[in-house]
Amino acid sequence: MTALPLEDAGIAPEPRGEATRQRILDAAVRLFSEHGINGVSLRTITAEAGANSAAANYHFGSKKGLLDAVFERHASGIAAEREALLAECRDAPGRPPLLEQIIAAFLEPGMRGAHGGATFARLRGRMLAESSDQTRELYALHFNDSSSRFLEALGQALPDLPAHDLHWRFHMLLGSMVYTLANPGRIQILTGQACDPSDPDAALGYLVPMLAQMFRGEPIPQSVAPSGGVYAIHQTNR
Amino acid sequence: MTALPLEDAGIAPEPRGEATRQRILDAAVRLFSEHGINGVSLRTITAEAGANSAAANYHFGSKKGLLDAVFERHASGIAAEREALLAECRDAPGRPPLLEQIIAAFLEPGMRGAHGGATFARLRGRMLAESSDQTRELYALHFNDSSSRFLEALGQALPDLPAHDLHWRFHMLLGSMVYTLANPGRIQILTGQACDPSDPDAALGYLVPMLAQMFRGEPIPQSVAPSGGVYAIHQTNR
DNA sequence: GACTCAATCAAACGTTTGATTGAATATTCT
DNA sequence: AGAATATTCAATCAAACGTTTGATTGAGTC
Repeated sequence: MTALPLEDAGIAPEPRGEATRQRILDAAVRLFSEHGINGVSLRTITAEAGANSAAANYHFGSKKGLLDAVFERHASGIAAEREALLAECRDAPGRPPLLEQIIAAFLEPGMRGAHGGATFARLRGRMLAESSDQTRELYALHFNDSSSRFLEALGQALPDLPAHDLHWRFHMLLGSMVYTLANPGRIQILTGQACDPSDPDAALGYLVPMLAQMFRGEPIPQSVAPSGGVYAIHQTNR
Repeated sequence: MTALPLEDAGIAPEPRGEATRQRILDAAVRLFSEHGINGVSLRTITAEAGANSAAANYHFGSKKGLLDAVFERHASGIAAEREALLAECRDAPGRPPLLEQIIAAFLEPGMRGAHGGATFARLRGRMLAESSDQTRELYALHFNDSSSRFLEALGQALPDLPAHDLHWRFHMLLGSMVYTLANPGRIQILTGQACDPSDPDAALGYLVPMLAQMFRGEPIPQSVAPSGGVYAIHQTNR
């Protein structure tokens, strides 16, 4: 993606209120990600943005509208870049595409610098955990299509894996990603700053190969599932 | 109001106010887990518990105190059962203990019926994502010790795995668990109800063997980590 | 019967919330 | 220039928030 500076024709001379609009969006994504959506008020956001307290309602209609705009602003770019990278995977010379490439194509756009970076990443993690009606709708609207396409691509790369199994492994991929994004802190506490999930490069360097290993693992026998704790020693008095 | 059926049938060891205290705790864990901590008011909780609006403050001092009590109520039991199961793993005849047993000992107490069940599980997931000061403190207070001991046990079961690598895999274990607990819904949307993370037996049946496979994977070469996206075909220009 | 005391209650506290208003100001178009 | 429009502003709204209050209850103690 190259940002070509072409505005000579005067097509989009940028409306006046666009500046404060952007400042509000910037403040909102940062404060939302730090304190949660219910944890921060419009007054705090507009104050942080150096705008009047009515500005948020003027530009976005409501607090819900502000969150919609914040999400739309970055999520669309992430989804688009994901799809582009997946397409490159498919057209790559090496066929079939490496599992690592598919996984990286899914993870990188949301974890590296562009598209809101670590700030928006943490907000996404927070929203997935909060799981209100609005957040679910936003996720479905912006990410369902690309996620489904990746699920399909992973299935083609692993034709011997049953659908159930594939879905659960994708579930673990999502969990690892979200936890990494949402929670810069817990693993450092346990390990004494040993590994740092808030560093996108380090996180991707481990997540991608580990998840690839996990996907390549042999199918899980279905019979393991039933109740009673097969692996647990307790409860089954031998 | 009609006369209450006064059934003073001998043994009634609990104080008078204990009943409403428990009802408030029950309502709190449920509503907190459904709407988030900032998403529900003390008035809603006390109303749901059939108590006066001042009852929560009377019994727990503040909203923060109520969350402390809710967390303490179930978390201590989970941590204790985890430790007990881990001890059983160590004393088991088969040495060294199976990787699956250790992982199951960590996951089961928090996912199966006791200790608040799915309700408290979702609340824990929410709190990990929200990551306020209070939630971090509660997690550290109740879970740091047991988590560290499991990290140690996993390290002994996998002596060839570098510490960094082990920490990252444990990070993925936590992420998969939290995501499973906190998010009953996302994977069903993508897969059309195919797999159901809210069913503890099904979840454990897949999570335990998959995570064991992941832990057994060969160490990740360190050189993969540095910036630039080795697997991605498309370089993100900064 | 007088007293204690944990528990409950209705009511109100002061503050903050998201949202709205109408006048003032800045910018664009004619 | 002036009319039209877009934006900012201080002020205000009703509602909801967490918390506190003073009075009241009812079972136990002396």
